[in-house]
Amino acid sequence: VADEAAILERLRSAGGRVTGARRAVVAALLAADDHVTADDLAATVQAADPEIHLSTVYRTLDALERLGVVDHVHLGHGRAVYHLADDPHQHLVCEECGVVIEAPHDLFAEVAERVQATYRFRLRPHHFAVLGRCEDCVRRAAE
Amino acid sequence: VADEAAILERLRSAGGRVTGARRAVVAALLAADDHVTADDLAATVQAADPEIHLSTVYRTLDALERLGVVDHVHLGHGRAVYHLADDPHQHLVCEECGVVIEAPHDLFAEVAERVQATYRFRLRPHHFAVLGRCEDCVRRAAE
DNA sequence: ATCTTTGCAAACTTTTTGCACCAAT
DNA sequence: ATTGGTGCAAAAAGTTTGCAAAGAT
Repeated sequence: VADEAAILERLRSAGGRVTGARRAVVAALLAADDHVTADDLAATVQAADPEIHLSTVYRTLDALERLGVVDHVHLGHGRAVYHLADDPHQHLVCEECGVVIEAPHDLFAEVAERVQATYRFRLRPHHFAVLGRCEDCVRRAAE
Repeated sequence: VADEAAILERLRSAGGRVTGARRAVVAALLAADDHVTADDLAATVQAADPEIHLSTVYRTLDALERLGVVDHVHLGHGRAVYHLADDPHQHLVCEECGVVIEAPHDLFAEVAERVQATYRFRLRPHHFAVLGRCEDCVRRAAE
């Protein structure tokens, strides 16, 4: 799904309209590395067209999310980041410095099974980042 | 630490003052079962004294947290819950219906070790709840 | 022509903060 | 007398929404 034309077509065939704003958001999303906030995307699209409003970015992301094209993950207090849905992965976020480490999506497969068996609860750890401390911050705190 | 007088004494010996508002918040905290929001606590204390302001509840919880008496956990979008620090545990929260399941604090010990070895990242999963779906909601979705 | 999307401003939710007044030690 | 706490109202931060105008099909 990592192709602008295909994504736009998908919007269209779901009864949606393909507008300049949506084109710009999709392009920005494909160009960006992972972990972009709605604000980041707005800044990118506004560099070309300052008329495009932040709320339009949110609404476009919302539409793309309903189509299964993107996912969003909450990294901690407040800020959420968006990424293409075709590459599921985990996010480890340092509570101290905010650095984001990507890990394979099956990192929690083992615990997930255990939790399923014990608590009859299906873990879906990808929608919220897993918090902790990176090595640097652990070391800094130890001094 | 699960004793009102002891907690108040701890506030005092840290140079703090013991006020009516603080007494009320501590009492409400001890009386409540787990998973109370600041709002819940405010409602409880305001039943006795409507003058006590929500911001005072927040500031009191903040003071207690700095003393290590309480912890707060983010259950999902926005809402945080407070509980006494002497009983650390994990929270499994259903994204669908919001139900909260408590699990032992060492539930993630195994993954934590693996993550530490592989990513040099120290997991601290207790400050944010782990999200997923409870059995009922999984079943309901499957229909 | 129709139905969707847009810009804007305003609402929203939860928590924090500046300030002048008040109270515990 | 100090220092710290309080009520209030207002500010945050991030996201959503109501509306009338503009646009895609």
